[in-house]
Amino acid sequence: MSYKIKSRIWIEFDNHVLLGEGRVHLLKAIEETGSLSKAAKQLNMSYKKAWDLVDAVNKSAKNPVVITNVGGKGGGGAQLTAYGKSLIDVFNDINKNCWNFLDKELSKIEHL
Amino acid sequence: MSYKIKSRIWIEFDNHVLLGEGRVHLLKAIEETGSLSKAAKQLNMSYKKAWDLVDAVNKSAKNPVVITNVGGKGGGGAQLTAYGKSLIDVFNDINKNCWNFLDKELSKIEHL
DNA sequence: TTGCGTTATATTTGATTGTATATAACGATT
DNA sequence: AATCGTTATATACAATCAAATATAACGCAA
Repeated sequence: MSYKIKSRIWIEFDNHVLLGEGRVHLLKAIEETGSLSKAAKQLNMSYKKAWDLVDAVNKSAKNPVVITNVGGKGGGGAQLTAYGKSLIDVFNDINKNCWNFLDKELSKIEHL
Repeated sequence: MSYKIKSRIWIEFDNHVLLGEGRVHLLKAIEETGSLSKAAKQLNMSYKKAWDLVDAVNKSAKNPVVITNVGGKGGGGAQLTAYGKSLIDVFNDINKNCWNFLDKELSKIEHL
């Protein structure tokens, strides 16, 4: 009845954490705002934390995920690569499927 | 190729965390040793932390999971209830199935 | 060359968490 | 009553992590 199963998944590449839920949220906010600092504000996250996360993602990824531009018109900005966009799509897809799978498994507990 | 998907699952009851991987490990060690302090040593965990975890499990569970005896022959001890044993069995089963499921999903990433 | 808003980086402060230590309470056994 | 090994509980210290602050670097535009 009031049993629930919850889960967290993450993707690693070459034994380094590449994507988790928090990083995906940040990437999505970057895609929407076109700016790292605006994305951080939207998620109530310090700029430093956001920058560290993006740095970790780019360093552990096979291909670039976020491209940043410093200076210039508007001061700069950040945007996702095509590789980055497909990564978060696949992540969200798998995550959703995992939830559905676990919901089915839940019946094994409910009558305990 | 060197992509991996990892996961953590946990079970909640009445919106309180009931079981996660760490708690299951502890319960298993209690089952083996018959003692909370010995289980804590086996897992290189402080006794306080182990006690807090067991307390949280019992408080959030529908039925008792661990029964502790203080004083008496041998100073006391701790043991799992039948409910507790079936809980960890179901948890391990679901966790294993989840890993298998995610391994299949992994193919969606490998060619990115 | 000055101003602007952004990314990039270091440092410090504060909060949270984990660990170690100490001690009390317990009850069967002797 | 004294002993024993355990559970139960509180407290103080250490360590780790998060957050805030400050400042530098950048490149386009006016």
